[in-house]
Amino acid sequence: MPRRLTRRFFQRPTLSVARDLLGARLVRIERGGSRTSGLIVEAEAYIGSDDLGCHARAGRTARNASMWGPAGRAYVYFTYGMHWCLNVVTEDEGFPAAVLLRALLPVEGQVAMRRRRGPAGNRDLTGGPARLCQALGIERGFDGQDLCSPNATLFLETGITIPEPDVSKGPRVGLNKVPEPWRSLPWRFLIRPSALASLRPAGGA
DNA sequence: AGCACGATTAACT
DNA sequence: GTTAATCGTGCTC
Repeated sequence: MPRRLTRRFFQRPTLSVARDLLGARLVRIERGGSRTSGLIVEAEAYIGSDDLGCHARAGRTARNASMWGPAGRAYVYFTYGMHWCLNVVTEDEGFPAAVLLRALLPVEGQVAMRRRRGPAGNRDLTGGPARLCQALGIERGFDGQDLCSPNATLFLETGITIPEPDVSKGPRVGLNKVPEPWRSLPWRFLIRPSALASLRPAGGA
């Protein structure tokens, strides 16, 4: 039986949270109660204002304020004039850190995902931080929401356990203008493609 | 008030 | 491989 991930899960070192989120399930419950969900297969850690790849590098602003909040909240930001991306806030309140969810394996609600993704969804439904947000209908209203609240409509559940050999790590994506060492730190976590290929989600579609 | 840019994506050569 | 799309945000004037 799946369990909700608790605030205690998120209030830990961000690298541990990012790694442990692999295989967990992101769930959105819509009005009417239908579920849309997917297993997390890729995530990245952004840790503190010293991390020059992190939005918190320039200090607290209206946009990134959620990163300073308590663990287990959503940090949803808008970028490139059209895309939304979802993070889960980590560590202690007052320290800006979060995990960016970069890709899901669809499990439930694929019809709703396709409807929201449109024609391009046939190529890739939930692979990419903005694609997964579009598929689940996540945008500005979710910023700051508590994902650990009992009545949350967006939350995380236990899914499958990914053994260490099936976890691959590498530099975070899209930080081309970020100086070293932050640009190359291995703070991106993914389920190895070979392991992913054998995953047929047991959770029903 | 104006401006450069972005933790991206889709479409194209 | 390249590049346009598109606009909120944070910074400068």
